[in-house]
Amino acid sequence: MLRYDPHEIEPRWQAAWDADPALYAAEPHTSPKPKYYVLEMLPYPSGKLHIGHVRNYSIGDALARYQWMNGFNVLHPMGWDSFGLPAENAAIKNGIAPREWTLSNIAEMRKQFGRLGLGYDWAREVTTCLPNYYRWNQWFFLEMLKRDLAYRKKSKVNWCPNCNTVLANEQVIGGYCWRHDDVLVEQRDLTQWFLRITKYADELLDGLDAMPGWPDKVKTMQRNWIGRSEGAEVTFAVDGCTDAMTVTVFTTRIDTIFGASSLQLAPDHPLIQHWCGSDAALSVEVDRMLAEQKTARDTDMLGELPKHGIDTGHAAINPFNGERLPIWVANYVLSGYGTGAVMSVPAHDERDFEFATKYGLPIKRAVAPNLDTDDLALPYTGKEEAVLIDSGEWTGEPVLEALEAMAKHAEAGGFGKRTTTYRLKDWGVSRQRYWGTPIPVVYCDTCGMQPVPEDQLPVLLPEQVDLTEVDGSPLGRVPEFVNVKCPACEGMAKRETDTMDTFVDSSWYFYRYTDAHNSTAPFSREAADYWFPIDQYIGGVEHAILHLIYSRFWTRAMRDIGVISNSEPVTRLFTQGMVIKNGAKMSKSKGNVVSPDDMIAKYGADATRMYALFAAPPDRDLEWQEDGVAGIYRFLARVYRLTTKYAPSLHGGEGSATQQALGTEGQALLRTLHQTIAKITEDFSGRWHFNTCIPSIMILVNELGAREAAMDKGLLGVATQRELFRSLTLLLAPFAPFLAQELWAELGHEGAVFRQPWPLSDPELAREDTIEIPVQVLGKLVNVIKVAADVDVETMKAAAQADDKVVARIAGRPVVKIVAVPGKLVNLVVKG
RNA sequence: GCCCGGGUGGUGAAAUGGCAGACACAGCGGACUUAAAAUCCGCAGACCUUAACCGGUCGUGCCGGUUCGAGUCCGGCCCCGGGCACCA
Repeated sequence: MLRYDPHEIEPRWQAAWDADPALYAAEPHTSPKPKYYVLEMLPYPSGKLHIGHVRNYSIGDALARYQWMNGFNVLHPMGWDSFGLPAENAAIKNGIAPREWTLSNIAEMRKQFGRLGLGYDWAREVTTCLPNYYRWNQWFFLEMLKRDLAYRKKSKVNWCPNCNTVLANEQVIGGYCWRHDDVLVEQRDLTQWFLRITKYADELLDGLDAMPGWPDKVKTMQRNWIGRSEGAEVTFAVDGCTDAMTVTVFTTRIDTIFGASSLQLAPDHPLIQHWCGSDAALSVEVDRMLAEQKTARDTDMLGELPKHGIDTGHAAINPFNGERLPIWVANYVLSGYGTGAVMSVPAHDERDFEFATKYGLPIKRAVAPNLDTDDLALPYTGKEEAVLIDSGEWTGEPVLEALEAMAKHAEAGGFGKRTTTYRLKDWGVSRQRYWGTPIPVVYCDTCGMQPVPEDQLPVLLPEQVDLTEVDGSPLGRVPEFVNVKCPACEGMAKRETDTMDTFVDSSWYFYRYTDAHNSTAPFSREAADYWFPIDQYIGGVEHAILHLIYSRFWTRAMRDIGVISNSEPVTRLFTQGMVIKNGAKMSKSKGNVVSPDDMIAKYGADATRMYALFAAPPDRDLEWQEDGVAGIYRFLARVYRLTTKYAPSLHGGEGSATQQALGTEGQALLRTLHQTIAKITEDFSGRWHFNTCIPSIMILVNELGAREAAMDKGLLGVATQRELFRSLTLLLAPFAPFLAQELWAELGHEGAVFRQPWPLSDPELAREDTIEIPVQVLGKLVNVIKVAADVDVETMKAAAQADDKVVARIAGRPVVKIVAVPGKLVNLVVKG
């Protein structure tokens, strides 16, 4: 008898599949089949696959194979997010050029992908660090520049001292660098390139409402990140000021302006800084406050800072009633949000109330639930049911109407307007690093900033760059790169030496898969329109507000540039859970890292993949237990032993199982088979609970094993047995592709198993004749009785009441009610 | 503080208002074997009762509610994980 040996089976089929590039190839966009685009997030080519990758790709590969079997034209590509810092660090450490390091890692990882039996269309492979890809980053950048979606400005930016480069806001996690969770991010004033993602803030936010295929968690995170807040700006004149000095505040509650008792400005507000210039005492205190804010920000304690402030001695005039309001500096006002200045309304804002109480500032009511409320607990922040009080001509007006009317009034009077502010800021994309896409502009002393003409793309990254120095962009030290002719005047000019954030690469890579070899455009519109949007995208939740918001922005920008038709890139998003070990996230320092290579070496790729799907629902964290992988290995070995035992006698013949008289053994097995088919089919279309549909295959195999003696005696008949093993093999194909392929061949079939039609469940064969239903008395289980599957309610009730144990439990008490659910249960309600 | 998940045997988990613990891991017992491995068969929530069978009680983080019936629905808490947070 043959022994299951994945180390013989798997490399053999891997070699056969590698030799046939057409096997997993998507058909062109002219195919008559319905399309299905399934995609897993592309990896950074670190050189080694992580077990989390294995989980991610096992889910996607199972889905791709299932859809192939269902007759779809499947696009299932893979690529490499291959620019970025680790390549530079490796170069500094080991003296290998980033390009060599990256490309050899890619070669290594491609082998691992092959060993895992993942079915990708490698003809469409995308490698973001190669010129044929990044030239289109440059092309898009120039298109954005033309449309004012890319711009350059000097501003405060996040600086990671370890990466030696600027970071986008999305790459700062709680004050720390996303790559170094123990390195605090600094603020620096630098001139940088930005992409105008804020132009799409409303679209990106409102679009989420029309995305039922995305997890609520991700949508909520994006909503929070965009942070839209609708309100108004109101401009206050500074009292006694000759040069028409003003302060503009942002408020979401302009209706409470009659209750304002001061203005509070951030310590780094320009007006405060201006006054500091001539007021040494103020300057000292403001500097102290700034230092305090910085420390608090660095330790992520900004929210816990006790509120305090400084009276500047200046005052502003409330444009609604002419009142004189003192101007303070407050440590709870942030310069980065709104206008960096607020009107303080202690009666109707928690923070203002706390502040006013501390400094004895007046607390004036302007809003109440109704006009004659006397003892209102303050601060009162109600809105929906409230009306204005003590507010001049607005008194009595409902808050919701006043919000609009008062903003209009301010606008008409020229001292305010309705505005919306966002937490989202424009995306800073300049990086002071070597291993990224060169930003395609030059600076000329006479002509200023000039875009590189399109026919000169790509601006190639030079090789042989000294990466060891730490200050400034490495490209700045390559004279032959920096010094160029100005495209406008042909005079001497200098190239931009910063490179692009690597998140630019991943913002549109999935479009390139549709037309990966196009040398005249990023991709053809026909191909992109055919394949997009992506039907199913699978990846980790850690990209919820990085990649997943950038790529939604990029898609909209591409739509406006005119290269695609869709506004959203992804119809359904699935975020799989982490793989953990001993209850903790895997890390080298904890020494709990599971190596996919080790798992494959011990149990084979099929067992490793199948365990990743079996051990937990895919959206939850998965505790990796090696004994569990061994269990899956034993299961596959049992399938292999049983199937190969009978396979030689099952070759040929197409007789269907239903055409011959079935014994009870055969009938029972076919029933389980068709129930299993139904279960797996249903799970693929909805819940993706592979952790329950793989057990349904195990149950089928356990039943087959239990009837081995009957099969040995030939009691099942060849046709029935053929259908059983044939279908079992097909059901395994999405989960254990190597074994399924091997058994497919053993059963005497030609071709790729995952190109066979997915089996159909026959409801007649799946139907049970008799079922067991629980009988309860007062909701407590008393017995389980056997009845015909199609039994009617009256018969069920009668059978339940006739049962000995039930009679004993009732003990003569009157039955007042019988609840009978057909096919489910009987519950007898008795009195006393 | 606010918004999402989650809390069920020794472990991973299952159960979309209807038999709590499918399936698997680990464990225990048995068969096979000189022996071990592998394989196969069986037992397996806790407690009480019994020589054993039989039988019974309790049990899904806690407290209450709705229902003939609640792990599941509702209200109020506790704990764990994640996200956001002086956002005006």
